[in-house]
Amino acid sequence: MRLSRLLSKTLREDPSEAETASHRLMLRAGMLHQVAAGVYAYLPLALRSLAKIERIIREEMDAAGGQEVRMPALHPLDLWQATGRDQTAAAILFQLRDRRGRDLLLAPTHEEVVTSIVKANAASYRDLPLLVYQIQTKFRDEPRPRAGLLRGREFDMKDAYSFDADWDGLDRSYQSMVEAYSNVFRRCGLPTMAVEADSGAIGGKDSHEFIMPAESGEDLVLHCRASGYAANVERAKSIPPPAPEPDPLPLALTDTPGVITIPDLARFLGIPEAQTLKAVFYQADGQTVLVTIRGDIEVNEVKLKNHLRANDLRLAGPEEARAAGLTPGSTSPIGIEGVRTIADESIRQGANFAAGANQPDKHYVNVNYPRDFNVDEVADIARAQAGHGSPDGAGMLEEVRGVEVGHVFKLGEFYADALGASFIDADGAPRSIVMGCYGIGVTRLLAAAIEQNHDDRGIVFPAPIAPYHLHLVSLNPDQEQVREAADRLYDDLRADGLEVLYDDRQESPGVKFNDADLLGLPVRVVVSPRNLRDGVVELRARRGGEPQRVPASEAAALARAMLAEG
RNA sequence: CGGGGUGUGGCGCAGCUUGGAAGCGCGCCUGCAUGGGGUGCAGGAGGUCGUUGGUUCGAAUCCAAUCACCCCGACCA
Repeated sequence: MRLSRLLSKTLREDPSEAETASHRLMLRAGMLHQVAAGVYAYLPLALRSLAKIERIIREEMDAAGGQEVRMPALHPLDLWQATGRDQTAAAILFQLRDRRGRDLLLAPTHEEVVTSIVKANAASYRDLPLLVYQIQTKFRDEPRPRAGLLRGREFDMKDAYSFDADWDGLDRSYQSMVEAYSNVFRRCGLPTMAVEADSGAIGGKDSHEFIMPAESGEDLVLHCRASGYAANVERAKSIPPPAPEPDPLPLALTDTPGVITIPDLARFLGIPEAQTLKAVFYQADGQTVLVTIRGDIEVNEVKLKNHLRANDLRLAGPEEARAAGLTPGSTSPIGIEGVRTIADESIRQGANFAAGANQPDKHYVNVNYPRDFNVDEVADIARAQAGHGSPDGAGMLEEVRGVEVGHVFKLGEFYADALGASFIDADGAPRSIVMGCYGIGVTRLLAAAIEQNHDDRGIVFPAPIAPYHLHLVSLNPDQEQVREAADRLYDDLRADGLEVLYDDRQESPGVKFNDADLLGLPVRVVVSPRNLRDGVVELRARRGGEPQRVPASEAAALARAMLAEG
């Protein structure tokens, strides 16, 4: 492609609406055109990268036995009513109505449709297992689209669905997809980590996310180098540092004027925060819940929500707490009745804690569980954090930020049951199909790749997903011998099967070099009067390193060697 | 949904407080020079100032409503 003919132009200045690196660079490089909030046109350079990502995905899905289909984006609402997701997913559904008044939606995902397809085609255990996938546009009315392609309202996803006769089969399908995903990300040149993930309300038993480390990522992962344990913070277990364990002393009430926060309390009493207990109140589906946890640990609201099996969980306000008979600033479960009480497992260890006295300006000291109070339930509801021990005891946890580029789940029988997708087993009895689902955010992956691979000059594409292999630059193209040599090299490189973006514009060297750095193709090839005089062309890797000067006839071979290095 | 911010040529912005002929930089077009890291000089084209309504002799500027976009939070299979 000749740059002089390319649809898009580069921008010298950062667009004001973009803050995230990938968003900013994709706009500057002319890969994207924003049409509405979270809605983008993919311009030629972006589309070429996406096509390469999709190709790798297809090859790995096919290798894993997948069969590609294409399902509609437009769904009748009643299909979603069958699973109740018209309600549970209502917040993100784009809904519309046709001319006859029939309710439709733009699909955010395809479990219902794919299950109905399999229901119509798989009647016997002989038809299973099946792995069906598609690459298709999804629509989600996100509360807040952001960061360009990282969180859009219309985006491309590869979604795959496995259908097995039993849970052992699902385990095999799931494992096969985990391996396929690892292959996809490795082949794209994009290191990711598979981490344990929260599986959500209907998620079944196992779930993993594939996280690409990047500063701008929305996800937080707890990772142990020693054991390899890795989990999303929503799910991560941990061993907090132990609290002091002195001999138990008698419970005592003490004045703590003006002391409300845990840091204040610890300072006032001269004890570590790990020797305090804090109380947090939540509204769970309208019910007030009192949560007790060690003072130096935060509540993990996802764990709490799962434990409570609550649909809606939020912090209760001071008024709601008082209405339930609690004393904000000095609450504890000691002597509390009539409120559901949950405690984190951290209260089991340690002794002589300080805790609220349920009256203003007073706290208890030397609180010991279960001697001095009891709770309805004790569960793991702690937020793991850096510095905690790995749950396998192998070492310390670190926190890693990243972008979720893939997610796999064992769904189980939920959709099959809701939609009546059963099969006849070898004994002639009807059984529910056991299902898994597996997603890769294709457009998000492109953005994440740029988040992970850029410098202050621009994008640094991994070779496998770069829009073109080579960025051919001619300097002083108004000199006939330069133009002719560059044209010839352009033809020769392409004839050799290389993908070349040819900057044939009448621009100054600085402009051309800066654009080459911005676009970030893996190898830059320079044809200039100076090089011609020496009978060479110059190749340089975008990732860095010294330029290499070789005769034009050797350029293709050298380029291939450089591309192979990434 | 709560909080904050921004809408002025293709892009980035000033002008608005205190109403009185729409500006700057980049990009774009023409010409000349230049030619290894956003080159220089000269000339030129391009704007319903988001929209609607109001105040006023007069509105980019003041008032109201509304729409859009961005950021933080909530939310997020």
